[in-house]
Amino acid sequence: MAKIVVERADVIPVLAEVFREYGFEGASLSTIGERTGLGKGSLYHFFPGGKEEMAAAVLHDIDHWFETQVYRPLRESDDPRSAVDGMVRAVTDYFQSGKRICLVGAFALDTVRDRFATAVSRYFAAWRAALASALERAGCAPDLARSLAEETVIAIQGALVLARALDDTTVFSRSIESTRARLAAAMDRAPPAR
Amino acid sequence: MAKIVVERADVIPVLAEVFREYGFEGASLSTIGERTGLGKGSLYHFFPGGKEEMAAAVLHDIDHWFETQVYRPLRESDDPRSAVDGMVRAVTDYFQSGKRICLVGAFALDTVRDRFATAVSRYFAAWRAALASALERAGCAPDLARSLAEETVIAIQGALVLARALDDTTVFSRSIESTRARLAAAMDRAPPAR
DNA sequence: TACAGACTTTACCGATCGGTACAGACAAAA
DNA sequence: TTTTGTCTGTACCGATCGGTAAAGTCTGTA
Repeated sequence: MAKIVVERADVIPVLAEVFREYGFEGASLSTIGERTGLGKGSLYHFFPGGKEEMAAAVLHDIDHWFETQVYRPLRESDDPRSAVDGMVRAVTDYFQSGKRICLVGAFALDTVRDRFATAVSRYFAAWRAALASALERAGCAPDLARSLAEETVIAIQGALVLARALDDTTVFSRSIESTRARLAAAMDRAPPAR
Repeated sequence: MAKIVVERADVIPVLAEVFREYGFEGASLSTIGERTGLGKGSLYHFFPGGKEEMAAAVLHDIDHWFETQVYRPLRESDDPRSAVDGMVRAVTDYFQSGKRICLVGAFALDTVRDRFATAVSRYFAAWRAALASALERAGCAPDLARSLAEETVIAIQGALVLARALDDTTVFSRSIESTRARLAAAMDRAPPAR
């Protein structure tokens, strides 16, 4: 096994940024080559399936990040209230208060949704389910927990769209804060014990 | 003046659908040609500026539709409460309960946002302002009206993303209904007279 | 009937697309 | 030193991209 200077894993975050900037179709192999510093030979060595495999790897990477940093804490934390707070912090940080796009959301509105339908669907379904789980464990009724979770994910995605459309990060900040307050209030209203 | 069988105006809705389906970059001239039934020559006769002019025309058309069907009633109706209801109905119908994408929102998440920045920004800013105006005339305090309006636009855009990601129109229906209820409740709570 | 202008058809352009093939560079193992 | 397998640079492929040019068709007007 040769010592590898640039690993496949190192390339994925760069690919993610390129896809975020240009979209799937818009991210040409030459652009990808420039940004990663890798020629076509190397790229096809790491990703024999071409762009499709690159995008799949990026989606898997994103899914993994959210799973460990957001979903799992929401589902398993002993303190669901602080897990919700943690989600708000993680998401604000991840999306850089709206400067950064949600690649999965962008894919959902694009033609490529069909090609990556399961990954896209899985991402949002897992998010919604994990948040609902935390809210329920914090004392919310199951129905309320479900609808609050769905509306929260909707608000985050919508805020990303609007923040970018208006080129105004304060839109995202306001939205995430009012969402946070709304979740906190719902948990305050809920029976304290589990 | 020659009798025109196919007018420029007839082409624009078709262009809108093509852009919605394939995105700006993804909508090739050959696809556009097939769907409109027009050859390149005709397309460039109607839109000398090429794809860019086509997209601009589509955006202008969308803007005009929302201006007359949504924004103006919200701003000028004598009965702001029913104007808000009208908006909910118009939007649900326009987006076909989430089956149809918001082209402007999709553009906002795409590279083309830079090219059509003013049109994209204008669309959302006008929507937010018109809704805030209606809410304020319905008795809401200016600050509340503004934040409610912003959160409503965010919810609609987010619901479109999520509905398409999960391929589930009930997501949109639930979201628009809870948004409608929220707006109605806020106006109920407000002082009745203007 | 003849002309004019609106519209279409067709051929073509250079550029770039995603992808392939393959020879060579390089380092670890023998 | 030789071998082996990983990684890379480069040349190349056919297809398609957006866009241009110009000849040809149609139609209303005079």
